[in-house]
Amino acid sequence: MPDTNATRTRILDAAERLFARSGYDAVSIREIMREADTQLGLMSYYFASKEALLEAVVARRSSHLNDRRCACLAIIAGTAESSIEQIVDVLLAPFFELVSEEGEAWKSYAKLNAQLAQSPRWSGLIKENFDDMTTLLIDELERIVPGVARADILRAFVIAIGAMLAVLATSGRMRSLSNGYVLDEDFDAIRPQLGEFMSGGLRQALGLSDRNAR
Amino acid sequence: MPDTNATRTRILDAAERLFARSGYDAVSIREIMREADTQLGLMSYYFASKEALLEAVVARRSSHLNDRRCACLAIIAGTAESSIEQIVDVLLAPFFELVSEEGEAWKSYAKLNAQLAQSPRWSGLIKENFDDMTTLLIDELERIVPGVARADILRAFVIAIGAMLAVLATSGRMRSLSNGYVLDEDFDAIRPQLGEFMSGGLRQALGLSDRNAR
DNA sequence: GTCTATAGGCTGATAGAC
DNA sequence: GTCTATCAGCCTATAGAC
Repeated sequence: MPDTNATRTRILDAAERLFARSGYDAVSIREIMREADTQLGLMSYYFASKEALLEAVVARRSSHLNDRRCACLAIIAGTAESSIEQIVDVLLAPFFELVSEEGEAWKSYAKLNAQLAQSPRWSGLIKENFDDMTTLLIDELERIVPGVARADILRAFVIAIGAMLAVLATSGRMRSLSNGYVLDEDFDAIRPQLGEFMSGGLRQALGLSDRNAR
Repeated sequence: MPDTNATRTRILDAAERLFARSGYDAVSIREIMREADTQLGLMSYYFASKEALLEAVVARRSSHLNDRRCACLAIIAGTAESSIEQIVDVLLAPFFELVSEEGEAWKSYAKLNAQLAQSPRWSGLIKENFDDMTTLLIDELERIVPGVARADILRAFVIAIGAMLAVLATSGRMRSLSNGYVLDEDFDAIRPQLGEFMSGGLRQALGLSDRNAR
């Protein structure tokens, strides 16, 4: 039973929301505590520092997401039915389910991770929380695409993750380019295209020109 | 003859380098002026504010890059030889040429843009500098992929740009996942995979399953 | 666990000498 | 154009009352 403490949870929620919206450096502890409706000093009581607060925000949800993804992977891993589409879906399905179930919080969490994953400054934090899961997926991809160099598989998969994170970042670029008609936050419309894009991109980057190739 | 003033240019170079490395908010004007080997007060003399300095950094190179991309697009636009691969190459070729010609500065510039393009906070700045060029590319893509809804083309293309920007961000994720063997900065190795990924992703996201389809 | 007060330092921006 | 000095405000983090 994590986070039985209501104040601590409110601080984590507020930090997640504000870090996602404006970025780690642009948000002050004061703003976070105001959003959490608490006193400034309580940040140090629950978390040692602003950076430790960020780490707690990321860690809070990563294990749950990784558990769901591992469960998805376990169904296909090592079987003859495994495919590029299904490996992509191990990344996408659990996340989009959580967005439908619990809504805005997971959107903020994803948006924050998209920012952190882009900068070498936080690569240690991202590594700790996601590299185990990602390595399992790359292993499975390597299994079903024999004969392709590990380095090429790794590069292609990191590009695929980058495409996913670019969507989760909801930058406003779609809105801008469409004069307001296409919304970056409309995950229901974007998700199928993202899945197709990641699968098609991986297949071609790995030199599997036939759509029906595993 | 832009930037005949040496000090102004040094400030722009320093800001570009530091903003790219650490992010806009994490860099102080003092650090930039120290890196530029000048005095603090000169920032206000040449640029009105820190934000205006950022805008100047982006604008300095965007017109040159857009000119090169427009020249590439002009060769194929409206012709029967136009293809998804070539449209992707309009994005990639000019940039990677500039990296080979002038090296680190364009890498920093790209890394900075990758950060700015991810946040709604800077969507106005990105729009001003890149939306005209991007719209031309989407128009050409729409021409060679008839029957696909504009909104779907736009979404797919923004995802493709996201994949490109994720590479240009050089997050360190490849290095981390490979225990140091695959380097995010090794553009020579990544570029062909990125091109294949973007083309294959676009083709599948747009529902063109046949590789030889235009 | 909660709240107030404050330390010590850095921030963006400006005024004015040269 | 360059440089120094400085303002007013905000920052993270902590100490200590309750």
